[in-house]
Amino acid sequence: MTRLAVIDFETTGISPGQGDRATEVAIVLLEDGQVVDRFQSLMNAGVRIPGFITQLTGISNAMLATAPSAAQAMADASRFVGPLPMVAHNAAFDRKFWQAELARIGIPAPQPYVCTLLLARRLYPQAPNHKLGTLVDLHRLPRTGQAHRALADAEMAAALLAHMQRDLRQRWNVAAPHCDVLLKLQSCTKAAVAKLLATAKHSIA
DNA sequence: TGCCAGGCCCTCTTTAGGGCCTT
Repeated sequence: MTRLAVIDFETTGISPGQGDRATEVAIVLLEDGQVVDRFQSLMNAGVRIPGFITQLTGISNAMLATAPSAAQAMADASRFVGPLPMVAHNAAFDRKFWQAELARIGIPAPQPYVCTLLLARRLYPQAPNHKLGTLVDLHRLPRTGQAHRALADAEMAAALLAHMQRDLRQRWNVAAPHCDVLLKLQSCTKAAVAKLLATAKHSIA
């Protein structure tokens, strides 16, 4: 079994170090390329949402007024993920909110993070850009729900990851593109990955 | 007072700067 937890946060901004907080979290469990479970929750961290964020995400202060507390939502999310490796598009962003929100309630966040942005830059250098929506459209993957809502974006990231795993098997003959292989690919330089995929189709492990 | 992310990656590079990507 190779289970991964694909996560996406909606937040009040881009930096938890500057006081930004999560407003919604969604997690999709992916097993061998198939979605097997989902978790989604708005969360009330007791902060106001800037107007431009409401315009971007559709999440309003009124919606959060009746939402679970951030502490409750993050505790539930942590239980849902357990020790599974995690995946996100631009993982540095979601990882810092995952760690910051869990640190507030004293829960460790040791999970490794696979980054679909780093992988896409290595596997699809010809893409016009590497935004999540662009990559989903480029590979004709389904858009489910409203963009910039956590569950829709997590589902798209999961679909993108499953597509990349299929491509690694079919185009580059990587027999088992699981977590360890993905982490190795994203930690190599782009040039090293291109050489690896071109010359050593069976040796990535 | 004014400003405030940060890691990755490319290039007119490496004694640096700027675009990308996430909200």
